[in-house]
Amino acid sequence: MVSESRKKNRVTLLDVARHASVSRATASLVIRKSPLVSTETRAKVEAAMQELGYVYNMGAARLRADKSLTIGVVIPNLVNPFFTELLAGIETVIDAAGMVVILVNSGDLVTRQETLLTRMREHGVDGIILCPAADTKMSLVERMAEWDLPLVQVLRHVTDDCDYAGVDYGVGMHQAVGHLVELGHRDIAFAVHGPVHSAYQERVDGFREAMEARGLYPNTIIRVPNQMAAIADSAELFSSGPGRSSAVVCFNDVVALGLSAGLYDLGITIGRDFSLVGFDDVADAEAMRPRLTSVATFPEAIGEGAAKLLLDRLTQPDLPPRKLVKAPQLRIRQSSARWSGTGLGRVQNSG
Amino acid sequence: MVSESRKKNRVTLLDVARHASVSRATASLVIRKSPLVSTETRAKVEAAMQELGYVYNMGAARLRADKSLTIGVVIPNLVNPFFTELLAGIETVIDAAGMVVILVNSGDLVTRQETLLTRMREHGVDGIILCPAADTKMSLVERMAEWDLPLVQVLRHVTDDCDYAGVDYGVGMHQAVGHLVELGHRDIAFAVHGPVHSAYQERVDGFREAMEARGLYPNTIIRVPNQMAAIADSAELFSSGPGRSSAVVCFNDVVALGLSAGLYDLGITIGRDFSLVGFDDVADAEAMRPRLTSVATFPEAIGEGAAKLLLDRLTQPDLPPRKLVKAPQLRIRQSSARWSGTGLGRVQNSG
DNA sequence: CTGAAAGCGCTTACAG
DNA sequence: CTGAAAGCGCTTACAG
Repeated sequence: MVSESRKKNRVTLLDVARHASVSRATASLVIRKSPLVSTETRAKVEAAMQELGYVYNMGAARLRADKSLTIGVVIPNLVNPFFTELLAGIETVIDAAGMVVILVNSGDLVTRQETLLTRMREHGVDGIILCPAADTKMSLVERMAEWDLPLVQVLRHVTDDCDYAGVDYGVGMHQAVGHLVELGHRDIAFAVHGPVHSAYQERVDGFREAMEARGLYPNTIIRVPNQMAAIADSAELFSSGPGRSSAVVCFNDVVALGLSAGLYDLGITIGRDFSLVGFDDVADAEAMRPRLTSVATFPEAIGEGAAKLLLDRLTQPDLPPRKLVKAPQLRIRQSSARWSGTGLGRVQNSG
Repeated sequence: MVSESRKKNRVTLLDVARHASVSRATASLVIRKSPLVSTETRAKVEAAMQELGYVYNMGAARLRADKSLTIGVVIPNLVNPFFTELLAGIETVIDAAGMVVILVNSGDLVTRQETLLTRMREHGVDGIILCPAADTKMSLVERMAEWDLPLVQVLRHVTDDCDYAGVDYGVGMHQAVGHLVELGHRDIAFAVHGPVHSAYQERVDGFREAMEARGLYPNTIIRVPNQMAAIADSAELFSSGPGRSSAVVCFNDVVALGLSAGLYDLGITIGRDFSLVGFDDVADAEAMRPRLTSVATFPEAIGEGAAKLLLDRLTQPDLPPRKLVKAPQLRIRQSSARWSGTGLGRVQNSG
């Protein structure tokens, strides 16, 4: 058995202490870099650790000290590049703090989320960064508070009584709509998809408000499928019919990519016949042709912010709940163009 | 202090045992679902756990039993969608086994990788899935063996004396080159980028062999930058000059996306004037226009395979080293077309 | 099937 | 600055 052999030749702090002719307590102080130890003693102990091949046993330390240098990250979806960048930001900050992240994927399912949160608790994480699955109840967060488990919500929120790092979607929608209106568009649609949660609601509300503020009809909100290929197939919803639009704001860049492909298949030239504005500004926005105009939401920075909120709360549990709501920034590229005033000249492309 | 309050009202197994009027050992058996406990006793204990709000302390169990139900995953890069899909596969299998993954990002730096591996060891992970950073020495893996830390290499390998889950890049290159040759291409370039490691080498060797096997010149291997925008700018390397190619095989889909954009900017129509074959077949391949012909490498399946190898090794440490080398599959779409025999008709697009 | 005891490897007061 | 002792919450033999 691996565990047996590993246990057999495990060298403990006591071994190190004996080898250095000091007490175990002293050796422990050396490890934790306490200033109470003389340079000489420290050197002796460190030499002993080296010679014996000592490995710090964080599990034992955790049991005694009740901290694990471990934080849990619960994300609803791993394959969306947006979440990946978020994760990268979290990982950077947590890692720099000498801690480690346990990552789990809720699949946007509250029941799975429940299981996973319990699991993290049993694993003794010091805190949790949660992007709540759709339909997460406020009570979930309250329960975590009862558990004394520090929590920060990221990207989505279900309560104000808990730290939150996210995006000001309303501002982003104003930027997107404002840009298109300046270009002369008036019939602007909003292409949405995915589960409904606070970020979804805020984008929809933001779009409506932005349209109303400009005296435009705010209800051309159209749901598209979730899979890339299916989104492409739904492009016709925007380019035909009576209330045809000349521009569409997309829920995120995944939708924008899909619609871009679909409009191409319909023979519609984006950035000339039709305007498209994405949301999030993931790496692909710059790589598309025509390049995608998109509202940058800086997921990596948000991840960093969330991690910092959590680190702060770990040291100062009694801080009032804080919000870090980042203002997005419009990146104007090629997919949005001045309203041509003409109809959509359509030529069927090889779909 | 959070930890104090958490400690204060922590209910332990002993509390549960008392409340259920059994011994601590019996309560422990119930938790671990031992069949040695009568249904009646089990129900009594479970009721007690429920009433008291007992939370299993995995840290304590780990200390005693020397297993942590935790595995470490070391990845060189989080933002490449390829690695994200790999991670998703790993997470699925590990999660289904009731375990949890600790994720770290080496940034493809051996020194950081070293630090992180030590950290995971201190955290007491049961095993590690490692995609070795470029320039990782074989000795690293040997050292892990001395640590008695079960390891599986994924995607890249530095030794045969250790489990490995990856891709048969050679076969993939034969598929890509073969496909282009069938379409009549003879001047085929290979666009590479990124750090050099086993997977890099295997792709390069695979390309060379595939070309040589068909009597073609195998050395048009061109390095492009790593950033998407810079890749696009380098497209001219392939489309001009004396040894001009009519088709290019890409190191991965990131390169393919970049070149696709760059060729567009040069006014070259892919799938007509020029053929492009990607590698990996990430989600974007299907979303591009023209759709990208690509060699699918199934990163999610590889992640699952790697996790299963590790799980097996945990239970059977004495198994000989195993290899899981998955055959890729060519997905023919629109970016590859019959050789036109004409030059590249070029019209400058709005770059 | 159950109970009493020892121990996993560390940290934490508490004396000195 | 150092040492001896207790304890974190569990699991593991070992008797019964």
